[in-house]
Amino acid sequence: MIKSAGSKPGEIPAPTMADVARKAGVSAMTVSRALRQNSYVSEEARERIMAAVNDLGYVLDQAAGSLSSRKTGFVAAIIPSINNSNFSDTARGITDALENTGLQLLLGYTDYSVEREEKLIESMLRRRPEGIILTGGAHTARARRMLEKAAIPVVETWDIPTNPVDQVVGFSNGEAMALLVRTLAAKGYTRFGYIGGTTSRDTRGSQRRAGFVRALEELGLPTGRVISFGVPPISMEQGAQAIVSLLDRWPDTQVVLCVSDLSAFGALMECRRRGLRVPEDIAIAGFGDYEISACSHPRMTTINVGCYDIGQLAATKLIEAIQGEGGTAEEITLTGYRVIEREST
Amino acid sequence: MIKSAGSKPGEIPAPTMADVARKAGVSAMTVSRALRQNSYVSEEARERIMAAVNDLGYVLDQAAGSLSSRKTGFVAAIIPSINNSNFSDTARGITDALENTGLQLLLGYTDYSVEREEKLIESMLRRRPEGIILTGGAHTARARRMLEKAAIPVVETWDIPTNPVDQVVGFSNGEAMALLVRTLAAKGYTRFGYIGGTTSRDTRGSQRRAGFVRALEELGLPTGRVISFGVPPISMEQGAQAIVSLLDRWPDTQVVLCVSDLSAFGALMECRRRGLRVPEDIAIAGFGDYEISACSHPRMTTINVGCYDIGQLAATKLIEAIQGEGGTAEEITLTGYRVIEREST
DNA sequence: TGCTCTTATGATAGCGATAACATGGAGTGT
DNA sequence: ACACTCCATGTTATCGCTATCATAAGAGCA
Repeated sequence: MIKSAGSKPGEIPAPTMADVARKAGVSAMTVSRALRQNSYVSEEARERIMAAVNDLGYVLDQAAGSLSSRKTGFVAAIIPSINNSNFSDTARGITDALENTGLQLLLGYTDYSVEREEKLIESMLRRRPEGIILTGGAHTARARRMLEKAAIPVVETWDIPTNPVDQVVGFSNGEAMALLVRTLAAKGYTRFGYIGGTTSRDTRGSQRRAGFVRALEELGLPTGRVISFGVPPISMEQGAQAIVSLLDRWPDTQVVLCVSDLSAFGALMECRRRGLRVPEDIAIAGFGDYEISACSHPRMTTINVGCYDIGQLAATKLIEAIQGEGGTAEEITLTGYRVIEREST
Repeated sequence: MIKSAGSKPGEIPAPTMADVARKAGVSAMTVSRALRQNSYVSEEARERIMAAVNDLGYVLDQAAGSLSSRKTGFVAAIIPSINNSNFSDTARGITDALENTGLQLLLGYTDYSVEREEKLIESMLRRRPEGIILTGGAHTARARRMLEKAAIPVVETWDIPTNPVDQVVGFSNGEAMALLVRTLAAKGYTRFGYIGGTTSRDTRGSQRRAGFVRALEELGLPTGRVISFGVPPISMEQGAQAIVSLLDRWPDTQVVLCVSDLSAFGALMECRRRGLRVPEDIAIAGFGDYEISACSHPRMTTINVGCYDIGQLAATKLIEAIQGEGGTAEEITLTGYRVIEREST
C-alpha cells in the first residue's frame, strides 16, 4: 500500500497554471493558450508567460488537461517481449511514427501470455489511450469485450487474425515460412527439419510450423522431422540443443528451418562446434532477419518481415483513425516479407 | 493537429462511476471505495457494484482519480535504447519489481542523446510520475533543473555519476573494463587492442575505454591500439569492419577488447571468416554478457554486469523512496560485475 | 439507559486544466 | 460613421474521480 504522499510538512506544492498566470499578469486561460501555441496570444503576453514558466519551473499537468479536453495523448502498445529485437524494432517503428504527433506511448509486454495481455489491456484502458496496438490476434474473451467497449481504434499486428477486432497490419507467418521452404526446395533440398517451441502459446510460432508442414506436403516431401523444444520464446542455447537431438534422430536431414534467427543461430554455432560444415553437411535457415544473421559466419539465410515497418505502419494507421473524423473502415494491411538467401543454405 | 474527437453524433459516452452508482443503488463514493478494496464496504453492496461494473463494462478513469488523489501511479524510466538487450533486460527488471505495486511504467529511450533525454524527461514529468529512473549521470542543465524541481525520487543507473541527482544504482564501467584487462594480462597477453565508438555521446563507452587505457598504463603495457569506429552504439557489422582495420594497422595485436559483446561478436565472426583462429591467432573479449556470447563459436569472454538486477534494484529503491515517509538519504548502491572467461581468450 | 467504538454510507468540495461562450478593442470596406 | 471582421483576453462551468467531513445504525460495555 502506498502511504499518503500528499504534501509533507514544509513541502511546497508544485506551481500550477494559476501561479504562472498570476506572475505573468494574465488569466489562466491565456497561459493555457500560450502553452499550446494554437490560439491567439499576443507576442508580448507569450513572452511574459514563458518567463514566468521558466522562473517557476512550471511543468504542465497533462492529467488535468486531458480530463478537461477528453484527450489523453496516450497510445498503448502491447508486444510479447521487449528483449526480442524483432518486437523492439516494431516498438521503435511505433515510437518514430508517434514523434511530433504529441502522442505518448504506453508500452507493455505479455511474455507470450494472453492472460497477461488481458491484465495489461485493462490497466492500460484505465489510462484512456486514444488507440491501441496489439501483437497478434489471440486474445481472451474478456480482453476482446474490453477492447470493443473502449470504442477506440485498435490495430492488430504481426499476424492476420481470422476475426480481427478492428484494423490489421501484418503478414501470414505460415505463408512466409512456406515461401522459405519452397525457395530452399527449389535449390534441391528434399529432407527438411524444423525447430520450434512446444506449446501453442506463441501463435506466430505455431503458424510458422504449420506453414512449414503445409509447404512440404504441397511439394510431396516428408514432413516428419520436427523438433519441439521448450516453451517459447526459444533461446539460442535451446536451438543448439534442439539441433543435436534433431540430427541424432534424423541424421540424413539436409536443411533445418527454425522458428526464429535466435534458435537458428544457436543451431548454427553448435554445428560448427561439432565440426559440421554449413551448408555442405547441414544447411540452416532462420526467421526474422535479426542483426545476428547478417553477421554470423557463415551468414544466415532468413526471412525479413519488416518489423520496424510493421510498427511504423500500424502507428500511422492508428494515428489516421484517431485524427480522422469517422470510423475508418476495418481494414487489413498486408506487409511484405522476403527471403534473404545467404551462406548458410 | 488532432481534430476534435469529442462525442461524435450517436456515440455513447463511456460510463462513469456515477452510472455505476446509480445502477447499483449506491453513491459514487461507495463505488470508489469498492473498487479500491481498502475501505469499509458491505459485502452486499460490493456485489451489487461489481455486477453493475460488469454490466456496463465500466473501466475506472485513472487520470481523473489521480488528479483528485494527487497520485498518478506512474513511474518513468529512460534508457538509451530498447533494441539493446542489455537495456531491455534492465527495463524488464524494472517492470518485474513494479509488478503488484500498482505502479505503471512509462518507458522512453534516448538513442544515446542527452537532448532527447531532456525532451523525454519533460514530456514524462507532464504525466507527474511518482519517481523516475535514468540511465547514466550525464544530463543537460535544464534536465537537471527539471528533475530537482519535480521533487520526486530519482535513481540514476548503470554508472556512478560524480554528482548524482539523488540515488544511484550502478557500477564503474571503467573499473569493470580495467578488471577485464588485468584478468587477461594475468594470462600473459601484453599487446591489447580496443574497439569502441567515436564520439563521447555514450558516456559508458567512454568510461570503458578510459578504464582500458588506465589499466594498461598501470601494468606498464602499450596503450595505443585503439580503434574508434562510428557513432555509438557500435553494431556487429561495425565490429567486423573495425577489427579489420585494427589488425591492418597493428598486426601483432594479441587480444582485442570491445565496448560491447555486439561489436565483439562482429569482430569474432570476421576473424573466423578470414581463417584466423580465435584465441590462438587473436583473442577477443566483449562487455555485457549478452546471450550471444555464451552461444557463439568459440564462446566469448565477457563481463557480466547484472543488467536485470540493476533494473530490479533501481525500481526497488525507487518504490521504497516513493512509499517511505521521509526523504531517503541520497545513496549510492554499487552493483556487482564479474569477468566470464570463455573460449575466445 | 447512556456512552463509546466500529462499520457503512453519503454530501460536498475540490484536484488543475480546458471548452465554450462572452467581451472589447483595432482595422477595414463602403 | 457604421457595420463587420479579426485578434486578444477573460469568465464560468465542467471533466471523473477521491479526500474529507458528517451522519447513522448497531455492537459492546458499564
